[in-house]
Amino acid sequence: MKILRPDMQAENPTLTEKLASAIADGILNGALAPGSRLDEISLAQQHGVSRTPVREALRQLAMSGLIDMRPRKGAVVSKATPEELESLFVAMAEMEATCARLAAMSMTPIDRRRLQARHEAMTTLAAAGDPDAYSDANNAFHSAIYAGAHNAPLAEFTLGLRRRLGPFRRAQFRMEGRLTRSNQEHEAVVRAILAGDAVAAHAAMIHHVSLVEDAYEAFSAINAA
Amino acid sequence: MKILRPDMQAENPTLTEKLASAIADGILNGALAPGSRLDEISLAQQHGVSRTPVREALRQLAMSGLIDMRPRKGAVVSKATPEELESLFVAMAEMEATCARLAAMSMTPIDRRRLQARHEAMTTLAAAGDPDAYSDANNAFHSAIYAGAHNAPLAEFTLGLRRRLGPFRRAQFRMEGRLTRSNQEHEAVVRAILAGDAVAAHAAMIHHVSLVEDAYEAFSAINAA
DNA sequence: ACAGCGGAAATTGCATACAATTTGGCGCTC
DNA sequence: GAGCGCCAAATTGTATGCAATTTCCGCTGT
Repeated sequence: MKILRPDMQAENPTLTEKLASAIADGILNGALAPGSRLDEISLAQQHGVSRTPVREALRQLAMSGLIDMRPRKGAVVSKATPEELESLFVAMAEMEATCARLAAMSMTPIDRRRLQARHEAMTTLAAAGDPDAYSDANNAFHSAIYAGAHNAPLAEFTLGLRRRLGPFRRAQFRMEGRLTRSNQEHEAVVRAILAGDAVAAHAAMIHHVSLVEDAYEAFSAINAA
Repeated sequence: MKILRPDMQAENPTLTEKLASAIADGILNGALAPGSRLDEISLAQQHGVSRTPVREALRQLAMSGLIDMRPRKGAVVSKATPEELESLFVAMAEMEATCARLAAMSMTPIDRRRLQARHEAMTTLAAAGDPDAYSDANNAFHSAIYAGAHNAPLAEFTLGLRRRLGPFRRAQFRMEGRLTRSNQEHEAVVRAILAGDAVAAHAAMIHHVSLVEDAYEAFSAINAA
């Protein structure tokens, strides 16, 4: 998974960047739980390097929001309070909607055709009821919309939000009926984008992503019980 | 000016963070022109420190988008191509509009009252025709709207975009008539937010910020001639 | 004159060493 | 027994040194 700004993980990655990717992966995988302390020496020993590249990697991750650093207090995996999580979900909904809005206005005919093809493939997956395959296709679907906005800063930020929320969304498609429900919502989004209807695309996407949040809340409530 | 993520520039700044602020200031002031090479040794000597904190500061700034780093090739001040600049202006318009939308929905009565007071004060400044005072008040006005969205991630990102575009917007209020024009647009934004009309707030803000871009283009065209 | 080609200088990447600050525990006092 | 201060260990912050890569300059050959 792409973790860093595109221009920073070229084909010739430095130790710092490989470390940043590795640590980010650990966080997104759940191997490093939110709140975990990120000890520089331990990380350095684990990866067989010195503290210098570890520190630089941590600094990058801190700016991306994945970890929190406080001077002389060390770094910890960002632990979102329920309020912060709520903010992140709202932010993501707004950003997804904004991207959908721009996509409706600026997608090329080819972009639109591809989006439609992607959506149709997902309809099949939803009917087959394969959560993992659907989840992967879902990521690609949303990424296609970010790209269709033709605006690098917005796409990058939105993708970052999606990544940060990944750990909290992982299991949503295992909820009963969520798959076909999600697919129906996508239908509305795709229709609006293909029609070039910016307002409808915005509204449909906000609706869709807000329901993702609801699904998360319902899911975590069940798991807590 | 606040440059870093809030939790990273505590009251006990490390050298790295002071450097990041200093370098960022230099860029935003224009002391470091876009495209300038940021030599680690020179920066270290200038600030009387070693290369280590310089490198860490550069990494932070790279993630913020203010500079570009390529492995083993060093860092340069981000030079936005005209296309990238256009993307940034569009992104900023969308983000400002999104914040305005959320502000219309979630500002408290106190927030609204303060926003109105700010706007009325700016009307006076516009009438007086003081570009510098108006520019400062304008920053505060927009920041108040970000804050009113009550969403830290969005507010932070929007502020970041505003900062990155600062160098290109600095002189806009010296354009003939831009001051009162800006104030009129603010009027529409404020009215929509106070009325809690999310759609109108979004539209009014997009309109306002898009005109800022137009003003910049007109201004730079004049200066190029 | 110009393209291609060493090779030295400059610059970045990483490791190690040291300084400064925080943290945890120990004994002491009340 | 609870709270407070103090010292030691752990951890972060910064400096310095060395290795690796890039850059730039002069050279050669056609």
